Amino acid sequence: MSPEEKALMQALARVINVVPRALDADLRRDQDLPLTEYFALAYLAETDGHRARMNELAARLWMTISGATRTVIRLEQLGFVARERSATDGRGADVVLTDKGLERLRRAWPSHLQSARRRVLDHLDEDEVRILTRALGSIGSNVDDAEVC
Amino acid sequence: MSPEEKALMQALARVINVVPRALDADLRRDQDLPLTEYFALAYLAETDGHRARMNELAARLWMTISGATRTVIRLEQLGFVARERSATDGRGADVVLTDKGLERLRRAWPSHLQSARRRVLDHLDEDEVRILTRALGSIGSNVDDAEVC
DNA sequence: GTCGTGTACTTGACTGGTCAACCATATCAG
DNA sequence: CTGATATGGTTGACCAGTCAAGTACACGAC
Repeated sequence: MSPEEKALMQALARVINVVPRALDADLRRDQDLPLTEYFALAYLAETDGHRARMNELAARLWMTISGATRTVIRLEQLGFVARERSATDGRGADVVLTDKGLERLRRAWPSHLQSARRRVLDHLDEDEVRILTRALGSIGSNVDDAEVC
Repeated sequence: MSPEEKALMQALARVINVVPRALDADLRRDQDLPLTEYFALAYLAETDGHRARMNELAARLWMTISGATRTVIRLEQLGFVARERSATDGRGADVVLTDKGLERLRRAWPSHLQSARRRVLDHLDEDEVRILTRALGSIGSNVDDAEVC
């Protein structure tokens, strides 16, 4: 492995370790909300009817279905989501964002946005954003799907 | 947040979730060695005298000292490292790579190298490596140190 | 010297996830 | 229709880490 490649792997390792912790720590400190739960709420808020199946949610969170179950249980206990039996498939469950959950997300959103700027986006110019997106996208895509999840 | 920025954050999130799992899964499958333990051995192999203090090792693994303690205990049970009381500071412990540990690392190394190529480096050309290294480096550096660790 | 404070590490309790076994329902072959 | 198999989700057992309290030693003030 060339020195350049080694430097890249180290920089990548640092980002992989440091960025998610920083984003999570920011959000917990400012909003008392773990990043995983924030992402779950954020995903539901984007969907039609503010509702999703467990497997979609799990995929979106890069988690196993059982991990998603645990997360949803926590959110349910907080009153931020409700679970309903799927109307179209009796085995499945729909997770539905409650008003309280939406409210919670609205309150947390500016804080996460600021955190993302400070921790990531502010360090990059426009060209870098473009190139990084492409490069990270191609790394991410050739790894994913059935092999990892 | 602009669409470009949002796309970047998503690409980054994917890489952050997917790359370390893929590298870990590869190494466990091929070598039956968790990535964390591999990194610990690899770091020790680079040091003078194949020896480091717990706090150095913890920092290198982006872990708390207590996390490092657990890792070292596992490696010790496998016979890959030994712990000695530090000669210069009676509170501290030196972690020393054993011959068996070095051997284990040598056997695992080609496998990890191949995995890193396949999962990351192969997807990037020379320019991208350069730009990514710089960009990830600046993201990583402005986040680190005392605030997260 | 010894006392107080600081530092290096370990340990018990906990957290947030995984994996594998399981239950309930769906779907398909006959 | 019925039985066999596949799928969606939950659950118990576990795992790899964190955090906070504790232990042992170091070091500076006196």
